[in-house]
Amino acid sequence: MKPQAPHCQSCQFKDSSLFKQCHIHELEELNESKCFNSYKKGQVIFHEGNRPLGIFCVYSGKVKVSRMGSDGKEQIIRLAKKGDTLGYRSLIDNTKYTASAIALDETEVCFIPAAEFNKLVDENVKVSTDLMKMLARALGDTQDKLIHLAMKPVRERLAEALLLLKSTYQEEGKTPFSISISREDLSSIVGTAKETVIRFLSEFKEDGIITTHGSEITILNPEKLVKISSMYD
Amino acid sequence: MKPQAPHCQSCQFKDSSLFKQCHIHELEELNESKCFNSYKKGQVIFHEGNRPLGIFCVYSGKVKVSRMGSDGKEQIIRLAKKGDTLGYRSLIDNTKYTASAIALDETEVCFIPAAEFNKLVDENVKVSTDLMKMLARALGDTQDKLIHLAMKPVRERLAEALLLLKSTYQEEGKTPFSISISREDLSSIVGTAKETVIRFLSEFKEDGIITTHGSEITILNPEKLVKISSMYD
DNA sequence: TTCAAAAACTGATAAAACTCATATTTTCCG
DNA sequence: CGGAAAATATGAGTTTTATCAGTTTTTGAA
Repeated sequence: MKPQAPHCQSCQFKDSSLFKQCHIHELEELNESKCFNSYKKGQVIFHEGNRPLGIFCVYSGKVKVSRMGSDGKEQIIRLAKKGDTLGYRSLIDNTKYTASAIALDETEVCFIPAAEFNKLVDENVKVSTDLMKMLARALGDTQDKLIHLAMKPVRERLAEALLLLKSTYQEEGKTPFSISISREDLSSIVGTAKETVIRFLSEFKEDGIITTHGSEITILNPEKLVKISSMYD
Repeated sequence: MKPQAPHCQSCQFKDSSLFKQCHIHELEELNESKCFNSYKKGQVIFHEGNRPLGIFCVYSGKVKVSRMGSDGKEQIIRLAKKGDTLGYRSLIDNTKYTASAIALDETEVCFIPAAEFNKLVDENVKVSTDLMKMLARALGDTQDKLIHLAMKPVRERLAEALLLLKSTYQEEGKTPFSISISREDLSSIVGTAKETVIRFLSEFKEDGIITTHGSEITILNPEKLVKISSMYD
C-alpha cells in the first residue's frame, strides 16, 4: 500500500533539494547508497545525543526538530517539510545530535550515509557551495528566532508561528490554510506554556482570524496575523 | 602611537584564524587586498541593513554583534574577540546585514573585500571546508542560545553570560577574570532588563561569587556560576 | 456506538520579570 | 579638582506569563 521510494534520478525533489546540482551519475550513486524509511506520527528519526551516521532527506510528511529540557519542556528549533534536508549540521560539525527529529505526520525519509555525503560534498563544489548557503540561511533563521523570542511577547510570537506553519506547509492553492497541530507542539514552537497558547488562540478566534475544530487550526485572515506579529518591528 | 597592522604572513592569527590553511602566496594576496582600521569604543564596524562588501577579521579588542528592536531594546547575538571573523554569514547568504557590529573597546579590524574572499573560498577547498565548519558551529551555538533563552530563568542565563564573557575574553593566566561591561550590554546578552541584571548581580555579590567596582565585574567563583547556570540541565 | 483516554479549554492564583521612580555612585570633561 | 552627566543601584507597583486544578470536548479503539 505504501508507495516505494522512487530512484533519486526521478525523485520529485531532484531539482530543488540540496542535490539539485548533482550530475546524473552522482544521483545514481546516491540512489545506490540511500536507504528509504517510513515513520509514523511521533516516531523518532534521530535522537538528541546520538552520533550522526549520515543525513536525512524528507520525501513526504512533516518533521519537528526539537530539544528537551530536563524538566520535560520541549523547544522546537525547526520545522521540516518534504524536500528538506535534516541532520547535516551535526554531521558537518562532527558532534552528537543536539536535537531530535520527530515525525509530526506519517513521514517518509531517505537516509544518506556519511561516507557518501562527504564524498559528494568533496567532489562537487556546487553541492558544497549550496550546503554552505543552506547553513548560512539556517543560521540567519535561527538568529531571527532568537531575537523574536527575546523581544516579542507571546501573542506576537504565536501569530508568527502560525504564519510559519502556513508558509512551510501550505500546499499550492489550498486556501484557506489548515493544519492539525497539538497545542503542546505549538507552544514548543512559540516557547511558552500550552495554556497560554490556548488563551491567545481563543482571542484570535473571537477576532475571526482563525477557526478550530479539535486540533485543526484554519487561518482565515493571515493579513491580521502579519499585523499582529510585526507590531513592534 | 597606534601599532600598524602586520602583514598577513606574520599576523599572530595566521595559524588560528579562518585563513590558517592558506598558502603563503594566498596570504600575500590577502595582505595586498586587506584594509586595516581602528575603531573606538562604541563605533560601528558594520550596520544592520547595509550590504556586506567583504568580511572582517578582528585583530585586537572586543566586538558585540547585535540587533536593535524598534523599541530601542538591543539583543546581543554574539561576542567576538581578536582572531575572530565577522560578517561572513550575510556575505555567504547574499543578504543585507541583519545585525550590527560595534566595538566594545578600542578595536582593530582588517577588512577583506568580497571579491578576494570569494576567490579564496573558491580556490582553496580547505578554507571553504573550515568556513563550513565555522558556520555549523555558529549555528549550533545560536541554537543553544535559543534553547536557553526559552527554557532558563534570568538568574541562570546571567550566570551563563558571565561564564561566556570569561571563556571568550579571559587572557592566559589572568586570574581572577575581570571585565568592564555595562549592565545595559550585559542585559542585552542575557535578554532581559538592566534592572533585573543588576538585582541578580547584587545577589551574586552577596554570595561572594563576584565583586564589582563600577562597571568592572570580577568573577571570584566561576564554579558556583557553573552550578547556577546548569541548575536545570 | 460507546466509552475511556487524551487533548482542548477555562478559571484562579502565583511567580517571574518589567517598568517607573528615585537615590547613590562613578566617570570623565573642563 | 569640581561638578555635571552617566551609570549603577534599590524599591514599589504592575504586567505578563506560568502553574495548578478542574471541566468539557475530541478522538480512537473495542
